[in-house]
Amino acid sequence: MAVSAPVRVRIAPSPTGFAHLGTASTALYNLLFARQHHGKFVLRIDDTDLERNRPEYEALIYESLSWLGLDWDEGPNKGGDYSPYRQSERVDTYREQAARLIAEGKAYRCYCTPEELEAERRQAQLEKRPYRYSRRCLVNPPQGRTVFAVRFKVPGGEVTFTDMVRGEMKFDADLIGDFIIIKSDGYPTYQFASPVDDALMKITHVIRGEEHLSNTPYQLMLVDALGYDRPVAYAHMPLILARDGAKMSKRKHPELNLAIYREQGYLPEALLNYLTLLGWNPGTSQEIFSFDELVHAFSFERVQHAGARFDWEKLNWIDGEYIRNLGDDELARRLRSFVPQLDATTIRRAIPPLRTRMHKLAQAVDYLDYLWTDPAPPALDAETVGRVEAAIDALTEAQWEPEPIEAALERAVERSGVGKGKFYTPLRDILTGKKVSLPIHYTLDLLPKEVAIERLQQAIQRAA
RNA sequence: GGCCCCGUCGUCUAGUGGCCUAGGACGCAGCCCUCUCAAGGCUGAGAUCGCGGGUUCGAAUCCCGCCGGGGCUACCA
Repeated sequence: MAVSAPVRVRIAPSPTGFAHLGTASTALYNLLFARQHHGKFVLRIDDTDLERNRPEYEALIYESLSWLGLDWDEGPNKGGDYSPYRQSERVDTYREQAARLIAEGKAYRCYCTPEELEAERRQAQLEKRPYRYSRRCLVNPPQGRTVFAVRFKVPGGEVTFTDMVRGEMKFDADLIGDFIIIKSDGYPTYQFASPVDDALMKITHVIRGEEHLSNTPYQLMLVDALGYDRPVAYAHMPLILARDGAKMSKRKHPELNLAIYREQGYLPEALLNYLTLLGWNPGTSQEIFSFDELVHAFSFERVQHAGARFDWEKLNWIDGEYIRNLGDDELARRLRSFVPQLDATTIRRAIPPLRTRMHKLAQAVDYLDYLWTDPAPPALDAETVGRVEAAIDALTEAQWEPEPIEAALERAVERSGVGKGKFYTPLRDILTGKKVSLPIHYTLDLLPKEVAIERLQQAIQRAA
């Protein structure tokens, strides 16, 4: 029996903007597959676009993936047997490979200017014929020019490959024109660098977004021309669409930016859970999965073929489920950075009533900010003043814990002759300045006793 | 324009010829619980399976055409 090569997968994000959702999603599927097969997950930085690359964007990629717990085994900042992992540091390799192709007559220098190419394209459009590069520089290159790009001489024919989600794929390469593999600035195009690195880094399975499906024949022809082994298989994952079904854009769709999930207090494991469900389903009714469960359950056969729309509501529900399932200490720990004004004990005491009321951690602020800001005292009528006084009396005697506070308040409510609603609403208003709060006894308990009573008394004085 | 992928409740989806009077989840509505808001429990509305033709005793499921959406077609990745 043939021993198959160890599984090696990779993601290759470009540091040309904030880290985005698609990168997280692709990384997740790659990691799942790698763990499933006890393989390696490689992070390669695709920084061949000199114009748009920024080191800070690269840092953002590391940060976001780390936050999500999508850890890579090899990468620019981690090293590995196939270093370097930054394409900008591998340009010599690409140039050598391109030179080899030229020497073998499989690629050629192209001296056409962008304007000339644009003219060719327009002409083709005018004649309503599909555009393919004219091969002018192959047949009859212009003389006396020095600036050139390198074009791959597309052999044409039929290109077939296996896609783990879509099955056997077939493309007609006669429709593909000679494309550029080395830009005139000496840097490789994505179409070239990607398959070269995949081959050199011994990547066995290429798992990426569906936008790359049509790119696959380009890259396969290159792999063949270079004499490398093809990857065992590809998997093209459905795209994550915006709510309106369109492709997400940076301007219109904040959910594209991974940073906002951290800022708003979504749990990374919940986001991953949601992302997995977006385009895949286990075939059972299970919806909440630990990462290990995902590793066991995931399969490309059950991946959806159509793009899926991003839905905040479902994410919120899943995140709420995760929050509700967190232990007290763990929730308190994660809450800390969202309510830096509060000490650990207060946060800990707020957990029981707070837990079921959040679908993301940042919402803790809405419930707790009355603890560090004094609300404006509301206007009270005479009747209400009487009830607030009764509340103060009851509270002064009470032991400062939620249960005794509740009991004392309930006795006062009974004596007042009105319902809890009528009795508690003004208290809530005075204490928090809001219509919505944690249950009144918790609202009181979280405040130091003197402060709580002080706020109530001041409200009465203000009314007098 | 050409090539490729896709099309089931608002959304994510189950479904591979009869078990489908199309199931689940989120969301939505109502009720219960209840000091507010959640959480939780119960109930409900919601898809003639993009459209039109076939094939078949029988189609969401197979075939053809059309329409719609998306991707690629860059010296972006």
